[in-house]
Amino acid sequence: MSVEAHAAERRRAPSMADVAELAGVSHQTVSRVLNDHPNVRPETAERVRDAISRLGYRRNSAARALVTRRSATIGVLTTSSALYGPTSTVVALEEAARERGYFVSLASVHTFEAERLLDALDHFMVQGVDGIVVIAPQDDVATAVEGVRTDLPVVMIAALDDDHLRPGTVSVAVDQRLGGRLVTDHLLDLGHRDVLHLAGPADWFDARERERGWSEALRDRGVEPGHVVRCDWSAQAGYDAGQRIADAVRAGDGPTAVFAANDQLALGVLRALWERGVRVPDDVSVAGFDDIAGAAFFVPSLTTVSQPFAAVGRQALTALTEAIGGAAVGARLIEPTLVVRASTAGPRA
Amino acid sequence: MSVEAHAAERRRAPSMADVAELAGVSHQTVSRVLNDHPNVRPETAERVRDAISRLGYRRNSAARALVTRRSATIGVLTTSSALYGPTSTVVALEEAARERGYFVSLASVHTFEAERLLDALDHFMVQGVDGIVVIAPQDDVATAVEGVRTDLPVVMIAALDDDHLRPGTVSVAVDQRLGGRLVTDHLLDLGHRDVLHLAGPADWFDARERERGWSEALRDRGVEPGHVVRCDWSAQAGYDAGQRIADAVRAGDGPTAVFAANDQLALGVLRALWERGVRVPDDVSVAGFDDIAGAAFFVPSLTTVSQPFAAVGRQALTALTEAIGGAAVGARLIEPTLVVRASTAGPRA
DNA sequence: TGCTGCGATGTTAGCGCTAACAAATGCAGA
DNA sequence: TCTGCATTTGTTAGCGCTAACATCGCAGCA
Repeated sequence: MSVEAHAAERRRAPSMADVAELAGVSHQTVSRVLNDHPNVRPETAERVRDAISRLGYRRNSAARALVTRRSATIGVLTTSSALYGPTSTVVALEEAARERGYFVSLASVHTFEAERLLDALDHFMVQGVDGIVVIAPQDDVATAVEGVRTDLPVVMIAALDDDHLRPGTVSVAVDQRLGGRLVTDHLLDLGHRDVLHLAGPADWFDARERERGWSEALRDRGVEPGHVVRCDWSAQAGYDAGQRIADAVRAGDGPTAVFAANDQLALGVLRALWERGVRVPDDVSVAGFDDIAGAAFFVPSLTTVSQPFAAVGRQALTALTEAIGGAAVGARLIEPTLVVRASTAGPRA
Repeated sequence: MSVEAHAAERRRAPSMADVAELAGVSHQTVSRVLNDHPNVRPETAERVRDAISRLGYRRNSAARALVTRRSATIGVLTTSSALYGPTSTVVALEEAARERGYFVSLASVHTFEAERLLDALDHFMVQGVDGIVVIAPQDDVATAVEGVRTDLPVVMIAALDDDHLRPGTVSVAVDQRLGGRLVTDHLLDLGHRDVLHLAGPADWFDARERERGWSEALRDRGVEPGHVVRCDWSAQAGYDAGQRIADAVRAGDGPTAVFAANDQLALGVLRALWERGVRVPDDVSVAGFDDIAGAAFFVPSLTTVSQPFAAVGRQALTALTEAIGGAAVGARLIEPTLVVRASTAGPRA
């Protein structure tokens, strides 16, 4: 054997046949040991396992995928922003997936144009993923995903509202509406009646659900919700709205409490109020949503809603594996919790 | 053909042979078209492409990986926290990878025990990734990764210092030391001489480099750096340190400026100073590092350092593809930029 | 003793693709 | 006309694995 051939031989990862030879069995027996087939004599299995560790053998997953038609990989589609929710969800999904022996393939999209989305999904299909989890916070994502003809099981992480909850769609989400209610009930309990809502973008499920939670909670107490201030998710938008709120409060006709649809908005509001000398929570209460890192150290520390992302990840994976297995699954909602801090208090007498 | 067989036939994804049959060529010609081989008659290629789109054919990547021994997948190993830097890096990597036709497989670890890390790397090896990018902010990660015997190319995203910059290690990072210098020079330019540094954990590369940038900048101006206050990355730690700083400042022997190793720490400091009535930047200047979302809306808005994550992602992918191709590559450093806001000003006369 | 049944193991085929080689075709130049 | 060579296309052989079937040995029983 030439030196090159020998080097090539050494470089080559050991195959099942190599293991079989060393263990003195057939490659099929090695396969059986690896797949926990029942009918293998314990001492044979032992010999095989020994050979495996001696050779440092690793099963070739491409070959396995080729013949089993399953890749043990799930695709996770997310937004390319560093937004708190999606990011935390990705991490949670990865953990849940690995626990169950799945690999996670990631794809992200900047913009939610249908085309980019299709690219990403196509990417997954080419890769041969067994299922897809879409972190789909917006209408057009959900619509585009629903519109893609695919035999693959898809789980959407989205607080789908009735319009989008078509049969066949599997969704997992934090109960954003409940979160909105928790905040609003908290403010109502404190005695507020004029609770302004800074809503997120209207095409985001979470934004709509939080808003709905807010309005339902108010109506349940006989308070007619006012109009909402529509924002994007940025602190800048919160700041802009906060300036107007500050002016109104100082003019004596502002709300006594503000429920911002996320913590960034709340941060902007706090900043604007501070700039104009409106005190929180003395003059106006402010609450947020997400409980991002640092929210406890805002000035004042922020009352907000904490979301159980780990649970979302696990539930999504459960739903997906069930779907892969062919079982029918419906929507799952997971409850968030209210975190009361110093930015909310009773209205001035 | 039975109904079942027919159904099975229909469910079965079209293969290269199906395309070949429809186009009236051999499967090899289809392969050639797909792989852009030069010697295919344009009209033949046209016919093949037509058949491909008619059938909705997608190449089976498991079969391809099996025969080419390349999976077109890279593994990205990261921490499971929602820390700003790692998160942003993952997204940037994914984009850079997709641009180049790579899939990204994600694995995350909670703790940096060598064992967990090996699990994750093993996960990648079993999957047959072509290369690995490790977001390795800590010594033990880097050490553990270096210790793993693998033929796979590995790129570390870490500001490796001399101890870890062994030959063979490919690293890509934001120049954290430069970032530290930028902040410190900025404070020195404003007239500060007593700049306290709240350092990150000592086993984090970024923390050490930021600290070194700080001390070097001071020494370059003939100022002997004082001791640093060692913290973790949390706002809580910044708050704790901030209380002591506030007391010192009020007692008249505090620093005139504080350089916090990240924005969370800075947030905690701002909060503590505010609580104790120490004004920023009037009584003391505060600067952070990261430029996280909302930093511009802290009270006061935070002077900090912004990191070019997209560039990191691209550079890392370039380094990795070069390494996969067998080319030697060294360390690459990318320059961050200073963002001056309202939390820094000249010291009181 | 010979047969049956079953657990343990081996043998064979083929998943869908690419690499290597083989064959056919076309065209220039002698 | 034929040779020689480049271009285009086809054929064959695996990649490493699992599923399906084949085989073997041995206990249990008539």
